[in-house]
Amino acid sequence: MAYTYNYPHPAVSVDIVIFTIRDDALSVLLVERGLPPFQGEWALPGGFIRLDESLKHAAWRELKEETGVNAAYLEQLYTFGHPKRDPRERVISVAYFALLPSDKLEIRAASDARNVAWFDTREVPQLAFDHNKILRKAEHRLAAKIEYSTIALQLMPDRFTLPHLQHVYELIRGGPIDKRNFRKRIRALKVIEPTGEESRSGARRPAKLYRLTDRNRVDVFK
Amino acid sequence: MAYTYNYPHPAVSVDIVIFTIRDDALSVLLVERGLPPFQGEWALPGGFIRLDESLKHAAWRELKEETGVNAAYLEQLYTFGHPKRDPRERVISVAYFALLPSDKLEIRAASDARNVAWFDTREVPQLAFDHNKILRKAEHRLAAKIEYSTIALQLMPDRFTLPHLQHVYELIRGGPIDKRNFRKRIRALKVIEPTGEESRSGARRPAKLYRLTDRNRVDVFK
DNA sequence: CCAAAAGTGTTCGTACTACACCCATGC
DNA sequence: GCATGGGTGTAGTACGAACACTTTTGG
Repeated sequence: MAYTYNYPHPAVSVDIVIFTIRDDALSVLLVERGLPPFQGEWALPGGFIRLDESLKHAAWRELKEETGVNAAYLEQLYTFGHPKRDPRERVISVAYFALLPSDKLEIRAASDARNVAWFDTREVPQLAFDHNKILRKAEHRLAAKIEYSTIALQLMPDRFTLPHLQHVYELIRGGPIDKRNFRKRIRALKVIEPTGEESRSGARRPAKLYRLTDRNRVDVFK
Repeated sequence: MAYTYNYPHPAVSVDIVIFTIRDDALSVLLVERGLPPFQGEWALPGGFIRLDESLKHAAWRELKEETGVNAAYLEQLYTFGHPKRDPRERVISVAYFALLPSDKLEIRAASDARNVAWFDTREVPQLAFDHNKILRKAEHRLAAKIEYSTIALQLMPDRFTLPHLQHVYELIRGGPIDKRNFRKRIRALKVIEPTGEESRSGARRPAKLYRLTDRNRVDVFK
């Protein structure tokens, strides 16, 4: 089947940077390409949009295809359109970034034969297309937004401890945070509440467990 | 001439929200549509991308076509892709926003027979497509960014006074600012310098003139 | 009782807010 | 000399940064 237009059209794809916290590292989901171009190289999950779906819908679809997850934080990142970014034809990529809670990610990738894997963001190899550039932009956006929003809480499992949350902040910011200042700041946000339970793990004092007061709420301040 | 693809492609356009300060108002450049759809209605300047140019290049091209200007602040705003936003076919619009210094805008629109006009942002009529939505997003971006960057200086002419600059800030924020606090803050940015001249205009004390230390520099803080 | 991590307050400096009067000009 | 807008400093407050010890647990 062929589609014909009076003037040239680019292809439009959606690529997603899916972050989660895994094994003590901020991680991103990558897929190994099974076909040229860049066959055998790792790339961000993505695909071409359908003409009857919104961009966000396309992003959700890709997210679900790769992870099985249908609840996550999702926001448009940037649109990449360098004429030569895809060697086949002109492809404009609308990039999204998603945050997945770390307890929702075992469900991943019954999809197909391709390799799908989480990579520590500090150990990402060279990627297909301009995907390293997209990933860099997503990391910057995340690092910036963690400073003036409650976005980082979208990476947390249903119940978590404050030391765990602090660790997530430290991973994203790339540096240590003072414990007392951190706890003061988080408490002032009034977006988490104690569950009354404790996390008992090994030879040390148990930490109190918290949950989000509203799982889907993301506040932006300033 | 026809262009044929194996799977359907959307059209991709670039629309620009061009802001300037004019007649005591934050203003946006609009063009009257000469052809359907939305014939006779006002719209943001824009057009379809060429397959051999980058998105930013397309934005520059549109900017120059409408204003004759080739130096301005230009940044990607957001990509709008609702399937029904254009009644003709699927059109995905990559929106940019631009800031034009108020002394560079007499050069505008020798372009063609269409009407082109600056509108006070508070008096914008109903626009074609989803352009009111795009405009709203651009206004929000500008209002947000003025708080944590030196972006507003991109709207200033080569030489300007501090009361003038304050007025621009007040227009964008939509509220009054304390004069002494404002001046203190601007001075702390260290991005303007006195020219030594004065602006002599009418029956009052002349104001000192300033210029940007670096016309093209935009700082983002925090 | 020891190791290891959880938990908890106060002080200091900085940045933002509020606020009122004199100055230079044209008419 | 008066009307109009230009120009200047200080005091109070709120927010983020630095910083050390006690508590609880398992082994």
